[in-house]
Amino acid sequence: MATESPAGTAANPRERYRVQVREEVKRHAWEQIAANGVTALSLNAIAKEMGMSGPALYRYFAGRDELITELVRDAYRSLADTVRAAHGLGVTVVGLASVIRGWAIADPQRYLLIYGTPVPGYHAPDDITAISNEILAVLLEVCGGGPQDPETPFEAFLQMKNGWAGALPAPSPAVHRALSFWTRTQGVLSLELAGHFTPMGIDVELLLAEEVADL
Amino acid sequence: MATESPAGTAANPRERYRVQVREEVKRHAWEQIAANGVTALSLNAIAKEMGMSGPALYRYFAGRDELITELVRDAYRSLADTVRAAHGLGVTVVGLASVIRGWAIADPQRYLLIYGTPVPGYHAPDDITAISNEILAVLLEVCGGGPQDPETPFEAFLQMKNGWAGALPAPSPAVHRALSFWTRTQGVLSLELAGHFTPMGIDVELLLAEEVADL
DNA sequence: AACGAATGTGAGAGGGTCTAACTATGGCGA
DNA sequence: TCGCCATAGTTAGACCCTCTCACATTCGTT
Repeated sequence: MATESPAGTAANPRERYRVQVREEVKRHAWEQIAANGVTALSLNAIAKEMGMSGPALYRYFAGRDELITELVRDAYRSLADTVRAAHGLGVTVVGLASVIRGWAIADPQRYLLIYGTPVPGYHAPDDITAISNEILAVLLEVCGGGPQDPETPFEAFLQMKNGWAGALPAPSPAVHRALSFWTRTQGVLSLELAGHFTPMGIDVELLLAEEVADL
Repeated sequence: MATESPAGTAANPRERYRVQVREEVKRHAWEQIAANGVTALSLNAIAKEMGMSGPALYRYFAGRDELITELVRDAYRSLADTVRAAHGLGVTVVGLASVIRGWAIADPQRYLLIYGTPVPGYHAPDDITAISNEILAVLLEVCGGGPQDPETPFEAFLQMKNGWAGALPAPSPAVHRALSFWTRTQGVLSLELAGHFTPMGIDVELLLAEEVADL
């Protein structure tokens, strides 16, 4: 534990090797997760796959939890980038929902690592919640426009608590639409990825599209 | 492994003791799950809490997975009963959503055991999917009434695949409403229970009510 | 060339699942 | 009432896991 490089890439060949190994560890970790879920993630197994013996990995990650936190961070980062890119291309709400679904389906366990069952005590570090807010901000932009004043009890509630901690800086109807977009997308995806639609053979893309179309 | 009692309670005092122990194991299991999530569930720890040593529990459950399956079954059963009871009291969609939310909040990990992150390979036994369908059936009744003919592309899709395996026996608009109800409720709840709303301090009850109000 | 930090090692503590062989207990039929 | 034997419980142990510690090695830097 020494010269943590300040920001970008490091000059130190030591440090360079370090990030390379960390990256390879994460690759193996994602493979394990994709195959068998987070619970099956094993530092030991990764070490053996990489040809080193057990405790060596603890030079690179303080423990299993830190590795997982890192993976969560990367997953959020990936989703935020995906969402932002789609927004940059001027996509509609329906299009955005489809993009998010595509991202989720590409690696269900990656999605579930973020939005699946959380460990009761766990609190994500601040920089991760920041990425989450970044995603919400894009949603707010996509759902922007429309009326300024609250039109439903929930929007009145949002208006009322405006200025409080955690309040989103946007007109309450837009916030409402963004939240609805988010919850509806999550609802469809979490059920689809958990396989609850499989026996009914539903066209999930179509269902999702209609769920968010009128937002 | 002998006289599996045919249906109801058993006369065998042996068998009676057996179900009593199984029940106590499950109580401890739920406590552990509520406290630390499924991953922390440990047969060993339960055995020690019950004053017996490790492998004794394997007389009662073939393994950790069978215990979990049993817990999943009980959770589904509990939710199905709750939903059916609410329906029996003639509740509206908004009321039903509230009841489901109450059930989920009462024990978040119980909800997440059903609708949270699934293990990739896992397939629930048939009797469990049957309970799931039971819940869906109540939803279909609550969402019944209204038009008979499809009014959207998704409803046309549902109509088209009517008669196929897994098709719900109801007019497509009702099926659509039931599915929307289900996905929207899931969306709000999965985000709430994962703590994604906490930093914003949202009135989730109100949000959920408005999400399902127009179904 | 040699110092010293970073890296990798094996041993081992402590936890988990689960199997196998052995002992003790208590319900049931004779 | 007595004894059989299925059932319940035990310990030992194989094999995972996470993670710590003391030690050996490597390699960039001075």
